[in-house]
Amino acid sequence: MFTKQELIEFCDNARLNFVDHISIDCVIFGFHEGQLKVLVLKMKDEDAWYLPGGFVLKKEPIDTAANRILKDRTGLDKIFLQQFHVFGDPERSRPHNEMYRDLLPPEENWFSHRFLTIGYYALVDFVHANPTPDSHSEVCAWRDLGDLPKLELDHGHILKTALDTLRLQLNYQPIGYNLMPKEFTMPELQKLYETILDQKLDRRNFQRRMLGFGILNRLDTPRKGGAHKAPYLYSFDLDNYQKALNEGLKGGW
Amino acid sequence: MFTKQELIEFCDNARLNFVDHISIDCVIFGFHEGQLKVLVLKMKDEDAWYLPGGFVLKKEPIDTAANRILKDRTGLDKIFLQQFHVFGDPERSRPHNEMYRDLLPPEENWFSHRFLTIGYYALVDFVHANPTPDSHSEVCAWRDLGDLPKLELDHGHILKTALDTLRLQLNYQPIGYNLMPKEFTMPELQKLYETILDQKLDRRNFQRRMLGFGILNRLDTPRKGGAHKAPYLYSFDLDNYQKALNEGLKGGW
DNA sequence: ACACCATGGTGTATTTATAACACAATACTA
DNA sequence: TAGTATTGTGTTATAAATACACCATGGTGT
Repeated sequence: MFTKQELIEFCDNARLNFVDHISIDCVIFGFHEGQLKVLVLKMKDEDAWYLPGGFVLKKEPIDTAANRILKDRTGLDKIFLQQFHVFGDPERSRPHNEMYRDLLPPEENWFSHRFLTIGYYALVDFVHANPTPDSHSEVCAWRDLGDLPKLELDHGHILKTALDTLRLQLNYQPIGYNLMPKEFTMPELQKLYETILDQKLDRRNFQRRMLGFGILNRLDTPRKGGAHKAPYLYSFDLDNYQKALNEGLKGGW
Repeated sequence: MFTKQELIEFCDNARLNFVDHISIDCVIFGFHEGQLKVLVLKMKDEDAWYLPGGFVLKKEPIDTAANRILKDRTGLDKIFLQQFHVFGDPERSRPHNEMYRDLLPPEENWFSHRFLTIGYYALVDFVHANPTPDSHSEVCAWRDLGDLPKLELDHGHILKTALDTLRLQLNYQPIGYNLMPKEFTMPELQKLYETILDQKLDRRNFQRRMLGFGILNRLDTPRKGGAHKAPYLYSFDLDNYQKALNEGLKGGW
């Protein structure tokens, strides 16, 4: 919560630097120990959880703004990041709009403005991400998809829409490059797909299909150390991966 | 072009009623005589063509705003209309931003503001649409996709993105209900698909596949009058069509 | 009246993709 | 050294997509 003085400073700063009425919210997916994770923030002194978000600088392209937010929250750059929907219900942020209504008149009160938010989703490398709270938050943390806190505003809806979009994209886009470590085994990659789709897949058919896309390189050295048979390691063939991103994986008609 | 007085009135009105920094542009597709058409507007006294667009009222959901714009330009309501992308480059509307810079200071000049535009695309019934110019325009007309005027700003890019999206959607969504007349023949429907995809399709495979979706009803009376063999008429089965819209047509995995 | 032709309806092999299932190889454990 | 969980590599059955051939109809030109 802001004091009046803090609120005034925040609003002055926001009015000066940001495009009014527009915000960005990011659904940042990571993958670790067989679990799909999402980055969420907890407000200071409140039991209120949010998706990472922010505003667009006056001369900043929106994709750049989304990247900036992603980098601020994770330290990561040059990541798969994709706009997926604009949420523009006038009531979507009513609790925020009314939050400080007694402290400042609506004109000067950034919070009382209507905001449309552009939803972006990102797929990032869990291990290299360094979750960092923003100035309003005291916690920035990964949470399992199945163990999410209730999210404020329409952020639950935004998350669900992102997940639906991700599942759809899976059908005609390669994913995984940003979610997996550089080298990984086929079963590990399969686990990612199973987790995103929330569905078991057949080992052998998965492998055949995946290799059929031609975006994987099998490495010479199998993974050692673990119990059981040593699995082969794979890495993504970046050229073909990029090509598949642009051209799609199969497509009907 | 506005006179100074007109500009002031326009800006006062806009500031009062619309959400600043947000616009909507619609790519309205129609289909007639085997041609995919797009609705475009020509500015008064200028050889400048645009997509139909507008702004969002302060308390209006964005989908409602898009529908309002669609209705104003075509008279049609309850139409397939879908948000597909936000265009948020700060330079995207520079020519507009600079247009009236000598008449009004930037603060008061709506045109000098940066606008992000939300792209919507619609599929409408060509025959029942009644193209109607807005107050800045003198022409509102259908143009063949292959015979488009050069569009101002980034509207060419918006159109292309809409078309790409439409082609992609074709793979997992039924289309045609809003683009075809109530009753149509299979070859006519095929022509629609061929036009959108810009690609010949096999008659027999198209028919099998289409019927396989279970969204068509074959009517009892074949079309008469034309030369050659009388083709059957079909109509969409609205229940199944709606279901297919919600659930998708096939989907991988 | 008749062959002709453009168009529409229907059917059938061929190929390809998806799905279902079985067995051998490995590396640790007991 | 047998047991077990895991990985690798098939093979077969089914369904879908593709390619192609033939007949039917209603007009045209002679």
